[in-house]
Amino acid sequence: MGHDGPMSSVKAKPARRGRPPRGSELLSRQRVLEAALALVDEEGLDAISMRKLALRLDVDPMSFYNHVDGKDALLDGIAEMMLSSIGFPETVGDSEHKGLRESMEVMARKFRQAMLDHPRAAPVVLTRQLPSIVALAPIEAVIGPLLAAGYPSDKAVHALRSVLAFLIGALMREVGAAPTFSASDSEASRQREADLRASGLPAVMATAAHLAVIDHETEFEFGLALLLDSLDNQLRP
Amino acid sequence: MGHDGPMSSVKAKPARRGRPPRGSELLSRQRVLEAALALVDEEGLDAISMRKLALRLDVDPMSFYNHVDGKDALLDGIAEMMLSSIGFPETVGDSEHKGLRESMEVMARKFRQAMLDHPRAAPVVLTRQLPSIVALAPIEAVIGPLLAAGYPSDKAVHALRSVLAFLIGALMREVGAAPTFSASDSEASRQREADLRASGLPAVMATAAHLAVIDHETEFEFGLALLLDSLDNQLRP
DNA sequence: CAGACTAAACCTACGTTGTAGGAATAGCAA
DNA sequence: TTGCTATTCCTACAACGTAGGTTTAGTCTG
Repeated sequence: MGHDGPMSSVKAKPARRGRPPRGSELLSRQRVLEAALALVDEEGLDAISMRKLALRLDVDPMSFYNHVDGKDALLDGIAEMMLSSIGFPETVGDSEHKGLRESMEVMARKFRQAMLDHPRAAPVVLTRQLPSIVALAPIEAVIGPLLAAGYPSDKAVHALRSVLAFLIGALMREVGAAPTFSASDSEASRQREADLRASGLPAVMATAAHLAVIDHETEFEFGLALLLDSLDNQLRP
Repeated sequence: MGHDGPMSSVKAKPARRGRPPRGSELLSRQRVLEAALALVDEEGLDAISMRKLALRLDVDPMSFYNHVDGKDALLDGIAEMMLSSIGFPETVGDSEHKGLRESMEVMARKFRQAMLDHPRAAPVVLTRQLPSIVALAPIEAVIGPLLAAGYPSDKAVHALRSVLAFLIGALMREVGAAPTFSASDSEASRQREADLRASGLPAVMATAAHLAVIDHETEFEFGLALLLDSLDNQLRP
């Protein structure tokens, strides 16, 4: 096998160049997106850069412009990936077995779980306006049950958007929150409670003990229940 | 006087240097933040940079590190500014005259209006986790009425956070949406409706006409009403 | 009123970033 | 063979945030 290898012991670039051999498949849209998501998971959204991604894949930074249109498109791709990982019910029939409430709860929880699987990447999904076809799956999964439950088209769309707004906001808060804030870190939350009590605002002081702690899961379920209660009630007025 | 000026006719830097004369007040935290907000309003969040801001203020990029801690702190400052521009009721007494519902509506609409006044800067407020004292004003404005209406502390905090989540999500969607999408642009929405009808998803197709258009104001009021209806109902079960 | 100190401006320079524009190399089509 | 195309790497650039230093004017202290 020639004489090229042995002395480059430390870090020399292999100087690989030109079209890769047959089935090597060094890069591909899939591989690039997966690596990017992994990088975001590990280092956070701010830390991601084309160059770091290149380093991780042992590839030139410019190489994945063959597979992705640029940094923004790469983020779009990540969002698409995460959304399509949710796995909504494909057949319409599914939603007829469960009631409106259960269908909505299932979809909301699946959505939440998908975001929590990649908390640092979640803002990409939650922030972006996605007109892509992928984004239609969750829409169908929500509107279907609403129509089946008897909602007229216009109200169903309003309801969809209200639930969507809640999901986006709740998850933005959850994934953005300092992990220390979430639970049981008694030192931090004790400090926070003290700050609240010193605020001088009466209602804040009265509820300081609860404001100082967040259990995201029960908050999520509480808000979701509020919305679903109203939706149920609207059906028989 | 002197001989420094006349030939630098085009773009020569004035080479102003050293501490500025007495009341010049070239820069100040206020001025910097206001200019930054104006810049964001005009060019968008992505386009903003310390250097462009410096250019606009005719100042060296490094100069406002005397007034602001860095780019991130500058964005924090913008968020703080926008929040404090809302003007929540200061006296507790106010909230006793109105009912729970009206108090919440007033606060929600004020919040929304503040975001719509600077749509391109709004994400800064909506995204950031703000432990600052400024952020307590809106919290007080919501929790006060809840307690007054008879909510126990824990439920009041849950309710607060549900409403907050909805506000954040709804406004993220609104300010992020393409302006063309919003209303009356019949060409774009007709195209969009056609796309939806071609999606193959039954519920999406059935509601395509409504999905193709958004009236953000009525969506906002609809979702808010859903939440408030539930909150009202919880008081007498 | 002199000397030291501080505040607020500017200047220089560094490392990083996204990506435009090519050059090289390997497979495929004619 | 002679091209053509796809995929990689290389070079280079303009723009970014900001660390570190310099300059000057006002302010404080003796």
